[in-house]
Amino acid sequence: MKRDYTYSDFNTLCACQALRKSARTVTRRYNAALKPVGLNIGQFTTLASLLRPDSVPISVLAEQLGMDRTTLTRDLKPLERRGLVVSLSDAEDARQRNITISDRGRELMKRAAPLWEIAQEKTKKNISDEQWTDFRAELTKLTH
Amino acid sequence: MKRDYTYSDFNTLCACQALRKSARTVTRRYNAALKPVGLNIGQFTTLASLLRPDSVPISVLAEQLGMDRTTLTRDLKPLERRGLVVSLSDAEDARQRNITISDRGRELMKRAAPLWEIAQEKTKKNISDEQWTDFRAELTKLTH
DNA sequence: TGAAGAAAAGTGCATATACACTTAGATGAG
DNA sequence: CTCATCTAAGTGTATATGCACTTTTCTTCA
Repeated sequence: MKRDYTYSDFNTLCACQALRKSARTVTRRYNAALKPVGLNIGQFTTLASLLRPDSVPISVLAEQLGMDRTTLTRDLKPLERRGLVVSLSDAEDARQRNITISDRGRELMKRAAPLWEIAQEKTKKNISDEQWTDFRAELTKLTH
Repeated sequence: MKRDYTYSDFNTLCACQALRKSARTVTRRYNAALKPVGLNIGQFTTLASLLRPDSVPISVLAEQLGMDRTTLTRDLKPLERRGLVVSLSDAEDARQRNITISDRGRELMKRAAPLWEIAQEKTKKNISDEQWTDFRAELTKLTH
């Protein structure tokens, strides 16, 4: 490599690029941590959001996860294939598909949780609870 | 919809999920803004980082953009196809591929910049410069 | 100088992301 | 009751993401 390519940084300027870059970096860390259970952080998050008493329609889940409904539909495929979630048509409205985490999914989450915790601690170790709260507030402002 | 599905929020707890969710939301906004020029924010960012005097090897560019090299290799494909960037083997090291933005790419960026600015302003409108600086600092801490 | 090792980049594979459009089912106005 | 409309979800298409592995080229050292 012949010279130093450091270039005046659009990374710092563009809010979107800053967020995306950080998200990618942090995602790699969580994915690596979760590797032993064969989950990535997206799948872990989806399963985590299903740890609730009732089943949830796809649209509602997508809304809560802040992703496009059609993305979630496809993200559910690998989880269904592995029997970690179950989807059933709603008895009263045949258009609606309700998603539930399976027993197998719950079991896997028990093994996954401590792995997640390691990545989470590594991520938040340089930041105080107060800073984290502030950070979350700014994040909300940026997305609204 | 039969009840209120608000569920105690892993979204708030998991740093990775918080980042990813925000990144997705903000990405959709920038993508919508850039639609008239047929770029998405990832492509816009790549082109922006090429607005420099010299060409750049793929690895260096990937490092600067904070993405996997193999991801960048593939992200360059649509840009090359449209003639917005050019890649040439390095004269001194045949392994190396140097990327340059084309004149056409520069032209397109001139049209894209004001569109980017709209999304950027919308994103940062609720946040002060000082808050943004703080936010950037926290972001760095989270990724390190 | 020739072979071992390093380094740059590409490929195979699996998954993620979302817009535009389609399909199937529910619902409400006349 | 029926048809127009709405709504929940799936599909087509294109791009993004990155790990594991491969290929090509360069470098180093014995």
